[in-house]
Parts: sequence; structure tokens; C-alpha cells
Amino acid sequence: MFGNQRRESTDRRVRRTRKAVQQALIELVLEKGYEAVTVTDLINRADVGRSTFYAHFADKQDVLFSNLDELHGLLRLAPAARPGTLFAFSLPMFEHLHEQRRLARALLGRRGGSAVIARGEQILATVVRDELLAALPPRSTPPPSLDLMVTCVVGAFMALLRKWADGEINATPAEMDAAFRAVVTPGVETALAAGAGRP
Amino acid sequence: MFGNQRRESTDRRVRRTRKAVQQALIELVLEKGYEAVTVTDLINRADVGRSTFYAHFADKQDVLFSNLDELHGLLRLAPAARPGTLFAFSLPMFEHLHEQRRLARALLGRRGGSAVIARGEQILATVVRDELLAALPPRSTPPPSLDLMVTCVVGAFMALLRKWADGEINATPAEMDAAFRAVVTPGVETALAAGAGRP
DNA sequence: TTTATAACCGAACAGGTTGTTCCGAAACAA
DNA sequence: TTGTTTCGGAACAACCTGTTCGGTTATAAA
Repeated sequence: MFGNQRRESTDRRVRRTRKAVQQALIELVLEKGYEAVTVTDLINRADVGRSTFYAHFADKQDVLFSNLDELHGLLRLAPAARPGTLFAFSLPMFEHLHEQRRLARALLGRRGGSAVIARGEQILATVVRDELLAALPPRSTPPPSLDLMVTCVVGAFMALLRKWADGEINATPAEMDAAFRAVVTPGVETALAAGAGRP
Repeated sequence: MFGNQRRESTDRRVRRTRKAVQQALIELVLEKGYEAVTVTDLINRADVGRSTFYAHFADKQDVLFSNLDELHGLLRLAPAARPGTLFAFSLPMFEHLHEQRRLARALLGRRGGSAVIARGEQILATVVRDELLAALPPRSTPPPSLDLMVTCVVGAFMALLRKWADGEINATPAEMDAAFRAVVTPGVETALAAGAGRP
């Protein structure tokens, strides 16, 4: 009854309610930032009974996640770029968030919540991890420091994203992408090449 | 009356009160994690009147900051290492947090607060920035992407720190330091060397 | 169309948090 | 000693969360 109930409900009332709440979250986040939005705000804006809300979502964060997982698909799409290019997600990501910059700022910026960022890091980490595994020299075993590398890369990327969304950095998506890649790629590539184990 | 009142108060009552509250914060953070600590908890543990608390601190975060700035000094100490070695703060930092790991976990881990992390990033950013400036080739102007680099480096480091403090990563301080350096150093060094402007 | 069911409303509630205010009592510095 | 500062602590308004419950309404299926 709670949470990650992905399958579409058969009952029109359920669909209506869930969509109304999700939409309300977006609107309110744009107006006040994620942190400042309360459940009471949500049910007022969505025009939904309090008990109804809690019948569908565990809390505010649950609404967020139900809205946020779309990004996962968007990220998994990107690595279709030419192989040999690490971190293909980077540029599309910056570009996407540039178009949606109001929402991005409200979610990731100073008034955004750590929950958003934590979730983003989770999602991104799986993507980066897969990409690094795919980029390993053939017939080699993943180095034990793989997860450390993933953490580094994700941390660097998300940090850039946050500052950028916050307006502390003025740069084009291309410039952001270039900076990210410049810092991170050389180290990762040599580490991957060097860390080749036995087949 | 509020906040960053660094100079020692002349009144013993003031000193007593402030110290009691700060100590209470440490104890409670160790027990519940920063996020879960409330002002009510603080004044109970410190055995201080509610009005007294608000006469000294604006809020919970204010207490934290008054306790946290000691780290700044600790970081500025490290770069006394041999020049030419970038990110000298890294290993000492990991080692220090390893000794204080209970507190580190309570502050930086999942139950720690974004305020702690944000403050840590701020402090670390100034240190990294100074270090990069000092490591520039002589008679060159800093590249415009310097702040992007700083953000990347700080982001990567703090991400490692968080996961480590959280227990998601099992590694010695030396291993953490090595991983951090392996990913970040090559990119930064070439960027610094290449970005040399005219004198 | 009828009907059983599931979803909704909304008010009310208990429990928790924050930050302010007030004034008498106590501790302090001079 | 004395005038000033700080402390205590209760009481307060305002807000938030999550739960409960009985009556109402929409829906899907028969």
C-alpha cells in the first residue's frame, strides 16, 4: 500500500490522487525549495484529505522518490555513446539540468534537501559502477578499490552539480562537463589499466 | 550576543553555560546522531534553562559550528609537509577521523546532518584552494576553472569521508588516502601545468 | 443497472518541536 | 556592598507529524 508501488493502479481515484500529490510537490518545490515543503502544504495544494495522503505515501520523501526515479532511465540511456568514452552521462546530465534549471536548483541547491542528493548519488553510483566495469581491460578482475573510485567520481560530480544548481558557478554545460572530465578521467583511466588482475 | 562570539567571556556563568551546551551536543550526537538531537535534548542534558540557551545560541546548528571550527586549525597545520605533494591534508585527516571514529560517524554518517557536511566542505574548500594556488607553476595566473577543480576535489574527498564514516567502506586511512590521490591527482596536476597563463 | 467494495474526506487528536516572553532569584564584577 | 548581568523555568503560541474513525462517494465488476 505504501511506497514504491510502480504498477499503475486500476482505480481511477488512486491514479488521480497520486498524480495530484506528485504534481503538488513539484509546484511547491519550485516555490519554496524541497526542505521547506511540508506534508500539510502538499495536501492543501493537491486538495487531498490528510488521511488520503498517508494512505498513499509514507511521508514527503516517499513522494519525492516516486517522482525522482525517472532520472534513472534518463541516465541509463546516455552510455549508448561511443565506447571508450568514460562518463558519457556527464554532458547530457548537465544539459538536462540546464533546461530544468529552476527545478534543479530547488531540488539540489541550498534550499534542496539532503534526501534528494543522497538519492541522486545512489542512482548515479550504479551507473558509474557499471560504466567502470565495462571499461575494464578484457579478462581482468575488478580492482578492490573500484568502489572507492566510484565514490570519488560520484562525489566530484554531485558536488559540481550542487554548486552549479545553486548559482555559485557560472558555466555552460560543456564547461562543467570538461572540468569534471579533466579532473577525474586521467586518474581513473590509469587506475583501471594498472589494476588488471589475472583472468 | 549570538553566534560566533569567539572571545572568551569574562563572566564565569557564561563560560559555564556555553561549555555545558557544547559538551551536551557532543554527548548527544554520539548517542543519537546529529540530526536526531533536538534543542530540548540539549537543554535537558546541559541542565540549562530554555531561555538561557536561546540567549547564547541561535539554534542547534550554531552550537555545532562553535564546536566545529577547531578542525580548521587542524587542517591548516597539515600542508607543512614537503612541497610538491598535493593534498597533504588527506592522510592526516583520515587518520584523525579514524581515531575519533565514533564522533566522525555520528556527525558525517547517515544519521549526521547536511549542515555538518556543508560546513566541512566550506572549510576544506579554502584549504584546497590555497594549496592549488601554491602549487601553480611560478609566474602563471590561476586558470578560470580553478574553482571547478576545487569543487571536484572537495566533493570527491567528502564523499569518501562520508561513506567511510558510515561504515560502508572498510579500509585503512592509508588506503583511503591512496584511492583519493589516485583518482584526483593526475587530472589536477596536468590541469595546473597546462593552464599556465602569462605572467 | 445494481451492488459490494474500495477510496476518499475531514475533523479531531496526541505527541512532538521551535522560539519567545516574563520576572524573581542568584551569581558576578567592581 | 551594590548595581548589573545572567540564569531558571514555566508558560505560551505556533507549527508540524502521523493516526483514527465514521460517514460519503466513486468505481469496477457482476
